[in-house]
Amino acid sequence: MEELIRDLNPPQREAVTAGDGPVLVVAGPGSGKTRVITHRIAWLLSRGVPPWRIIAITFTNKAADEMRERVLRLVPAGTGLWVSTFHSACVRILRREIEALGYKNSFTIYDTADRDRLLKKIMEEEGFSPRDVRPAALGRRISWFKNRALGPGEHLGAGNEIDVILEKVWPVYRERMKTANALDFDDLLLLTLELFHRFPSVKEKWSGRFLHVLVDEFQDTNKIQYDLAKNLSSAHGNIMVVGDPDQSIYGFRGAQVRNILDFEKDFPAARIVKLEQNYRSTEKILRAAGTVISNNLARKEKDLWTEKRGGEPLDLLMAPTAEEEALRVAGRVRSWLASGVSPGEIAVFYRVNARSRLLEAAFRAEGIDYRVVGALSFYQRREIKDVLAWLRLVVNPFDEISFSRAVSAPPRGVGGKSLERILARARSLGLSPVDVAADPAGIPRLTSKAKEGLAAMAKLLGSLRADAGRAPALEMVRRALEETGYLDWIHETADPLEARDREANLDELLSAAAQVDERDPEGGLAAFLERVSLVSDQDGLASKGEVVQLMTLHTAKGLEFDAVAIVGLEEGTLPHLFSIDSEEGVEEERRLFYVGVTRARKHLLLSFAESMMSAGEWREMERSRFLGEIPQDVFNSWGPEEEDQEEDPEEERDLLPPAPPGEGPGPGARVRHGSYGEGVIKAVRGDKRNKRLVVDFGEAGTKILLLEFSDLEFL
DNA sequence: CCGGTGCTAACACCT
DNA sequence: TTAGCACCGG
Repeated sequence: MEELIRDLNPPQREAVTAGDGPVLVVAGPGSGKTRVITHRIAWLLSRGVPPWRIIAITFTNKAADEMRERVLRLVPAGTGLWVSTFHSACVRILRREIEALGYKNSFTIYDTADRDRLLKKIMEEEGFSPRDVRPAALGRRISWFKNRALGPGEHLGAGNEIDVILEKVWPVYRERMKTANALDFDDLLLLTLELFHRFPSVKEKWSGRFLHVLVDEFQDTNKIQYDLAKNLSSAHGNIMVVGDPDQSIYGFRGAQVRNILDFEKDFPAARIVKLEQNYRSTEKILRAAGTVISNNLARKEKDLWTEKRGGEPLDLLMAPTAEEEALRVAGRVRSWLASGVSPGEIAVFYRVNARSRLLEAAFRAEGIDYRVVGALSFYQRREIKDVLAWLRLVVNPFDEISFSRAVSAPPRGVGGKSLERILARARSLGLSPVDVAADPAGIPRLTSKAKEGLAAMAKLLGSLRADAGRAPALEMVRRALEETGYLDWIHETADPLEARDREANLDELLSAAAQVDERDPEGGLAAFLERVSLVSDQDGLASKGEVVQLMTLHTAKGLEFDAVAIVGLEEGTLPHLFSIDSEEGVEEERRLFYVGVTRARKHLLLSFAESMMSAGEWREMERSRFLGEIPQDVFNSWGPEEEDQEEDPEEERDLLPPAPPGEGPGPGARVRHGSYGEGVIKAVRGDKRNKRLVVDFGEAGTKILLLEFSDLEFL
């Protein structure tokens, strides 16, 4: 027991060895908060608390896995611990309890894309055009309300077009989700909470089971999650929450820093421990972070300090365009590598996913191996979603969205119209779409090909279902691939290159299944689908060795690297345009920047571009206000001021299209294009770098070309 | 009904 | 640049 606390500083030790009752740990970046949680769990175990009576909530599955490992290293007898995200914990509870709420425990988890597909269908049925309001916008709005514990009818939809549509669509969405025996991400939390509220005995059962509740990243919990944590600890009040108000970056998901204040109110007896010594970053990095964050008015003062004096100066980089910025950053990464920083210890952060494309191109050009963490996930790919649809149907034949997908992957002569008739019939008979497909005779106006196809589909699903309980996940995925004819279909339709690409992805899916089998031999298909539904951006697939990592600032939360580059420090990017007009919004952006900066141990590079291409237009950018908030003496040079004057006119001229003589190529001028041949300019639109030419190329048609990239020869 | 083609609009952050 | 959609021919 002694060695558990030997290497801890006094406040860490206080938190780890705290007695029963509520504890709030306010932990600055790099102050050893993960250490505190793992040692706390180990401490509890060593004092005889059975592992299955401890639940620790983390932000991602990856963090959960790591935490479990670290605890087991300290106390090997820790099997049975619950370490998971809120979402995973809720799924585990719901699998056992959800029947009380009228769902079947074989429920499917819908991701955002599934949700939006269903919403689109409902909108069409209700006579709304998915063009006026995008289904995804509705979906986000529903999620927005749910994350704030508001239901249909409870929202204040005065005049807002989305909310008017929502009024009609949301109730139907609820019904349909229930019919499909499906839950969206928000439902996982909400229904668990509903369960606790409506069935006190269930709540007592679970809160009685867990003697200790620990919540990491508490500053990013929303009201629902806070209520869940409170409910889970209601029997004994042994709850420890760990967080840092300055790192709260999920306001858009309903996260409220207020939870930290409420915690002190809800638990007046709470012990409060502050961790202020930073073990991660150099003094320069820490000072930059500290002065930036001190510009937030809505915060509690906190003094982070470190014993690491000095450190390397921060690096500031300015580039005329975002492309150029990416290239220069890649170049800087190359010199980090050359100076001995290992690739896995280097990361590049950006505010918006779109920025990763430029970086990827630059890294490829530089020949540096990299990995994009998160972003358009593997599981969003078409072939993956198709196969998963089959597998989800095996477990839950009521899942309409998966049925709609599987029925035409591969196609079997059933299109939109027939599909609607099948689903309608299923709903009216209270059967699953798969049941209806098994007996296609009852469905009007089907071709014989469609009937055969449907019967075969139902038969195959039945046979897969018979094995689903006992076969390993790997075998189920392989059977789905082969017996549905999916693999063959890919090779018949797609061009060979694309087919190979897709098959490679499917191979990865097979390895993912094998991995689940290995971790959880009893779990089978159900465990696989669950894991797949709840992967987070940080989780990724099997990590591809030691390479440079690219990710958003949000994904960077909780990670640390020797060398960090943060790109896109422009007004409108960071802080983002959508946040710029409210003080609250800007403060959250500032925290996001703070999170990014504090990920770095030794080297920090900050960069921005003076212009970028977005939505097909060049936009001039200004450097982010946050840069101006950093004390100048932490930089190796505060160059941009002078550079602005010397370099700018030069660079600007290089980038602008050559000034045309006189009024330049105007309407009527003849031009030649590499592939379209000769043509005549019909009109000129836009100005400066956004100047576009409308050119009639005769047989090749009329094209609109951005002058800068048009490569035209003027005749 | 299926699948390819060409047009249009848009483009946070995440479980 | 791309994703998603309407449209059209087989």
